[in-house]
Parts: sequence; C-alpha cells; structure tokens
Amino acid sequence: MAPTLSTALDVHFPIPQSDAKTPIFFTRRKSTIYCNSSKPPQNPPARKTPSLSEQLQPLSSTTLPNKDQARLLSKPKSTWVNPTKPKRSVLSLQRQTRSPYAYNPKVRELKLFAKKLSDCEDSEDAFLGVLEEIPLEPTRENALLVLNSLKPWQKTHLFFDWIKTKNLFPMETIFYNVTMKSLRFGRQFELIEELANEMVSNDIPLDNITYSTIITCAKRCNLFDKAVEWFERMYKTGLMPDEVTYSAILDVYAKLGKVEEVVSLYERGVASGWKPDPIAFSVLAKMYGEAGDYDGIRYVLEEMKSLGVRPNLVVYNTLLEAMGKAGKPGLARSLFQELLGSGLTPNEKTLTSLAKIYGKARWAKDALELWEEMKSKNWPMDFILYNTLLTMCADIGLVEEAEQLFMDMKQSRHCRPDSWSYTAMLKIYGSGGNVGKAMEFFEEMSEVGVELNVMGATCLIQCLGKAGRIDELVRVFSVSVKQGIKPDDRLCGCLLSIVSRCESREDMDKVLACLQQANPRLVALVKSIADEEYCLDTVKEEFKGIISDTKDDARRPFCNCLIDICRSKNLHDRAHDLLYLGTLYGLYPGLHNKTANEWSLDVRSLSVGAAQTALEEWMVTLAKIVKREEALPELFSAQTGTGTHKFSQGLSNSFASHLKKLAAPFRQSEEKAGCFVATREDLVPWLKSRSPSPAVSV
DNA sequence: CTAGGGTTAG
Repeated sequence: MAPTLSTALDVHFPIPQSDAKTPIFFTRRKSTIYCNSSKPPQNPPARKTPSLSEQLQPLSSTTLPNKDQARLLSKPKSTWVNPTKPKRSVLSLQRQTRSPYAYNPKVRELKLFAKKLSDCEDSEDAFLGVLEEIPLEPTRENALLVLNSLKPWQKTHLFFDWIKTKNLFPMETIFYNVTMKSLRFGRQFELIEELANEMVSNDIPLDNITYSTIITCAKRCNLFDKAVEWFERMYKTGLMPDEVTYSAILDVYAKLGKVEEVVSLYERGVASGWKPDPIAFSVLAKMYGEAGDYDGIRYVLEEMKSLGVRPNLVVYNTLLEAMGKAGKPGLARSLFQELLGSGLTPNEKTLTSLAKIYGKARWAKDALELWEEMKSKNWPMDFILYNTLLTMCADIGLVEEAEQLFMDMKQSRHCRPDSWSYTAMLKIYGSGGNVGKAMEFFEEMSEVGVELNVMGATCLIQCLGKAGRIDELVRVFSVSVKQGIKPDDRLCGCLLSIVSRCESREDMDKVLACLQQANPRLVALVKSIADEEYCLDTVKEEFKGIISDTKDDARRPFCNCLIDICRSKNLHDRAHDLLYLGTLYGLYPGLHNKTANEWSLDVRSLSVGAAQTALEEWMVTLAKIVKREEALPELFSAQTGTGTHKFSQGLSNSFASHLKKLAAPFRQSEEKAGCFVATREDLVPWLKSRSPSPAVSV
C-alpha cells in the first residue's frame, strides 16, 4: 500500500503529534482529522493530476531550506521546537502587500481613452490606429492605468504587447499581473502560461498575485493538473504561498474531489499558525456539500467554532447548499435561523438554496413561511430565485402561490418568465390534473416565443395522457420534436406509462407511434411481450439491451410500465416474467426484507401492476414454504408508502383493493399509513386454502 | 473586471 498522505507529509513537514510530550506552545493540533476515507474515490483513477503526496515528494527535497533539513536530520525524534523560531511552515502568515497607487491626476482622460480602445473594432490595425491618438505620454503610471481599464482581454493583450515594444520603461511584475487578470476573464490559460514563462526568462519575479492568478485561471479552464503544477513550481522557487494562493489551491483539490489532500493541506496550514478565513471554510463546505458528506459539514462547523471564525453570508450560503445536498433539510432550517440570528440578511443565493431544499423535502409549511417572510421583509429577488421558488411550488403542489409568483415575474422589470418558469407551471398544472390550464400555458409559450423543453413536454404529455386526450398528446409530441426536442428516457417512460393505461387499441397505437419515433427498440419490446409467439429468451435479450442503454433513473419505471402493460392485457404470467427480469438486472433492490420476526415486501417504488405482481409472487413463494413446512416469522408486512406529493395517486388504495380481491388477510396498519400487515396465524391457513396451480391469476 | 482566493436552478 502506498504511504498515506499524512505520513508522507510528516516526513517533509513534521507536525507535532498531540501526545503528552507535546509542549503546549505548539500550534493547536486536533486529535482527529475528519476525512471520510470509506467513501469511494470521487474521480476515476485515470486522472493525470498526481496526488499531493506525490507532488510534495519532489517539492520538499528541493524547497526546504538546508538549515531546516539539517535540523530535522540532526534531531529526527525531537518534537520540541524553539517557539521563538517557528517550525517549518506551509504558508506565509503575512499576506502579500500591494503597492499603493499613486494618484494620477489624469485619471479621467486616461479612462476615457481606455474606453475608446475598448470599444474600437476588434482588429490589431484598428487598435493601433486609436493608439496613435494617445493623449498623454505612456509613462509607467499612465500605461498601468490604461492597462487596468481595458476590456475585453484581446485589447489588454494588444496594449500590453504595445507597451513592451515601445520599451519606455522596464516591465515589472504588476504589468504582467494586470494583464493576466484580464486574460483570465477570457479563460486564456495558454496565453497566461506564455506570459508566466516570459517572466521567468526575463527574470521578472513571479509573486503570490501572479501565482494565484495562474492557478485560478487554470482552475476555471478545468486544467487542474496545470494549477497543481504551478503551485508546485512556486514552492520550488522558494516562494511561500500566502493565504490567498493557499486557499486557491485548496479549492483546486476540492474541485478534484481530493478530500484527504484538502483536509491535510488545511490541517498543515492551521498547524503553521494560519487562522483560516471564511473563504477557506467556504471551500471546505462546498467540497463536503458536493460529496453529500454530512460529517464533513459538521467538521467545518466545529472547526470554525473552535477557531473562533464567524461565518459570513457566503459561508452560510455554501453550508446551506451543502446541507441540502447531504439531505438535511432540518439542519438547513436551523442554520438559516442562526444566520438570521447573527444579524445577517439573506441574499438571493441564500433563499435559492433554502427554496430548493424545502421543495425537494416537500416541506409545504416551511416553504410557505419562507415565502411570507421574503415578502414581508422585502428580501432580494432575482431571476434564478423566481424560478427556484416556482419549482419549489411545483414540487409541493402550491398552485395559487405559483400563479402569484408567475404574475409577479411577468410584471417585474428585470425578468421575463423563461422556459424554466413555464416548465414549472406546466408541472404544477400537469401533476394537478388541470389539463386546461396546462394547455393554456403551452399555447401562451408559443405566443410569447418561449421554447418548450423536454421536461415541459414530458409534463404536458403526461397530463394529457392521464386525461385520455390522446390526439392533443400526439400534437404536443410532434410540435416538440419539430422544435428540436430530443425525447429522453423520461419522456419515453412517460409515453410507455400512457401506453399501459390506454383503454382502446386505437389510442394505444397512436401513443406507440410517438414512442416509435423516440425509442423504436422499446416499441419492438412491447410487441414481443404482447406477441402470440411469446418467447421469454427473446424478451430477455431485448430487455437487457434496452435497460443497459437506459439512464439509471428511468430503468425501473420502464420495467414497471412493461409489467403494467402485461396486466392491462391480462397477460399475468408475462408480468411475472418481467418482474423476474427486473429483479435479475437489479432494478428492484430491497424489495424483500427479512428480520427474525417479520418479513416484509417494499413496493414503494413499484407501479400499481408491478406491486400487484410482486405481491402475488410473494404469496406463491410463501405458499411453497408452507408446503415444505419450513419456518416462517410471526409477522408479514407490505409497504406501499403514502406518497409524499400532494397529487400522488396513492399506490396504497389500489394495493388495498387488490388485497381485498385476493381475500388476503392483510390489514391496513393503524399506526403506520401505507403499511399492510398480516400475522402468521392468519396468513398460513389462507395460503393453504389457495389452490396451488393458478396461484398467480386472480 | 483600477494586480490575487469562496456561494444560486429539473
């Protein structure tokens, strides 16, 4: 096994361990470093970026000053370090200072000129033409001011080259830094690297500002290996990163998902006497949020508390987002309360995070309270927040609130409803079964020129299908395809579920014709399943092929629908075959659960027909066990759930009526909604009484 | 965007 990062680091930058021998004047050292190494790596191993330990290996041997190495070599076991000579640090505690600008009395004139240059035609000739009209001597100060005011990056770059050619004064670091910053806006990493290499060849020193600009530009261009490479080069030249460069590189590792490296760097920094600022904590919080790692988020909170760093608004926002990703709506809510208690005012991003969390959790009460509070306190709104609130309303089924928001949006000066806003409305009316309103919005979209997207089309098609308005469904589908919408797996699943509900052959053919355009193999499978010449092996092959090409979250719905189609055609044996295939390919994990006292069937993610099929299958299995006189637990239960959505149709009702039809001795549990229970005492006689042969048919 | 780091949408 490769050495762990922390051991590799300790070789180069030893940290005193928190044992009894450690003198108290050592920098605080936590006894536990939180790092969830049980999680699988976030990134595939094929990445080019070497691990931090790999990078620090060459780095440490070249960058550690010799006297430190000598000291370490001479006293390898000593953990004592003279407090007046602080031990080897990984970052400079002093932030690089910037030279103050001398006031330039010609600011106005120069800025005006810079604007002229910025606005001129984007060609070298045009630019040089305007340059000839320069109103003042291009002295160092004047040139710097102009350089600073130019945009876009092409102009900055041209001007920078021009200054160099003129050769009026020596080029200094600041000229490169200013130019690089502009180039970064254009994500011109190659040019930035070119300039950096030029600095090296011309002996112009690269400082922390240069390095942090290079690193963040590489990061924004997703050139993470380049970011790390330049960080390493900085150490090699003997320059210590200050906290700005340091947190920039922390963010690079965080974006790579290298949690261990980030925590290690962070801890090394703290051990060097660094008091991380809110930006560093925001980087950590974001990283743990992306990993959905709640323990990590707690670690960040504890660190801030123990170091006495008060979160600012950005940190709160990042933490809220992270709590949402970690699936902790309750903690997000308390964090928000804490934010308000600390006297901060939430901004658009805060409220967007919270609205998303309440919507996903379907917390209607909190969602409504949030909206009321937003209105009464006049908290800021923007376009994204409007759309997120609309989506939240759609998730929860808040129809009137959504209508109000949509109206507000139309009246607002700064934003027009876009395809997201309309999609939310289509979702609200669609899932509420208000086909008329949904179609009204669909027509309005084409009037105001907002394009339908695949999700909106799916919502609309779903509600038209449920309402049995198949001709309109076909129309919406063809309009969507004509608009260039590429039907995705969800839309196909939606069409397939409508097929399963069609009552007439005619309607079914119309929907299948749509599906034929979107996913012909799926239609072929439906035909194979319903074919007189049914062959399980053929179906199995087709099924396998389709499922492996289907997005993960649409696989089970596909199988559910296919089972429903079989049942609607009274082909119950084939429904059982499909349930078997679905189980075989792992689409129904956790369907059966056993404890010593209770066996249960969890059909919460199954369709009505699939749940019925699973129940029958279970009963057949249990009957066999009874026949073989094997042991059975005291209790049996089947869980349908109640459906968290206001509009959800409730699997539990149909399941209950199916139980009734079978005369199975399951009772609706009194303490747990959506749960049906039977005792062994009641179930066994019933299983025995059923004739063994057509056990699966009703 | 008057030389550098962190946060918003199925």
